[in-house]
Amino acid sequence: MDTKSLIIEKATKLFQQKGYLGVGLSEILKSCNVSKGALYHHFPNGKEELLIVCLQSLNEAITKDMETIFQHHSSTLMATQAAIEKLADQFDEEGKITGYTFSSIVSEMGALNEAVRNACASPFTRMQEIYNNKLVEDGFSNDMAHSMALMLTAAIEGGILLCLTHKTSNPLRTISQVLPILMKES
Amino acid sequence: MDTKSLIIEKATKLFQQKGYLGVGLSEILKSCNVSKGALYHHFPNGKEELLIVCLQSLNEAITKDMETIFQHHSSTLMATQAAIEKLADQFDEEGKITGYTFSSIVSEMGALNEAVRNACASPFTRMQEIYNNKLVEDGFSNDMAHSMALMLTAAIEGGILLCLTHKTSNPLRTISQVLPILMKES
DNA sequence: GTCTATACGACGATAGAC
DNA sequence: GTCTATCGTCGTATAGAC
Repeated sequence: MDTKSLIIEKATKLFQQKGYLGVGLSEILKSCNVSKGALYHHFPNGKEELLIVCLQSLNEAITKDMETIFQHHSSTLMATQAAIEKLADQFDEEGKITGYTFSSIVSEMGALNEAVRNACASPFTRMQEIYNNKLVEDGFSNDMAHSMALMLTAAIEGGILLCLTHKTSNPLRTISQVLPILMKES
Repeated sequence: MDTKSLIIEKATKLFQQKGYLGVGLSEILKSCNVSKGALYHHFPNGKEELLIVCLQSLNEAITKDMETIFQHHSSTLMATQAAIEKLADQFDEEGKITGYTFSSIVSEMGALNEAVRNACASPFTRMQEIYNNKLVEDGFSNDMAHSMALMLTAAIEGGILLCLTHKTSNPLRTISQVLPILMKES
């Protein structure tokens, strides 16, 4: 793999785990065995440019993964539960969550700028679209699908936060169990 | 007001808005018109001790506020919707959310330590208890109440995240509209 | 109890050799 | 394209005067 891709890959995971401000360039570089010179060659605008590229890369990876999951399950409910289970399992095994989440970055946003905010917004929007389309397939009205897609996005992000806080995957698993109520035909 | 309380008050809001790492001691001090000497007199263990005290203070403030709201509304649904509306209104007026949330701090947690994690966990737990008790009053089973209390906590924290990302209070308001489905008698 | 001055390290970023 | 060496700034924390 080329140096640039390696930096993006390692930096993305570190940003997700520790947040933008929580990771120093030196830590990223060390994890790649690369020097500052190389990093600034590929990302002339430094750390912020790297972050934005990482968010875009994350955007594509998540979209791809979610689309695959949603193609292989017949309903939104089952697909969402599969996605949540994947997150919860990862948390149990690795003690961290790197899939489907930018929370650590977004929540620092008050200290960051507009370009970063936009880079965070787009993956959230795409996830919601995936939920939305599947919910319409399920037979929900457009309005209803829109509202529920947002609710799902919020609940999962919030659930991740609770998992991190309480150091257990239970919150995500409980949310998964509650979903049938939300998606029951009204 | 005494110096110590002033520091706690100002620091709490700054931590909520910009995250722990996003706020420097100098910024806190400047907003209080106080000097480093004073801060280290009241908080000998520095920034981390200050953060933990802020989290505890936030814990009490939020619990008090939520309990009041929940006493003045007849059902969990109405109380929760009132609480969400309060958050959304604040966001429209001030462009920031300082109530009921520690997300900015929690999400940096990968870069922080155990003492901080515990200080974050307790307010989440207390909020869930408030939901839980009211849901049992509403007639839900203990199991159901527990699950739904967690879902509410997660959805609201996630909703706040989405509001910050998209710079609009719509996500929280949409979640509020969806709640009746969740709380419908089954 | 509050102040100023300062120590010391980590940070992001740059310069120039190879 | 990658390296090392270095700069300037800002971070937290401390020392000592008042």
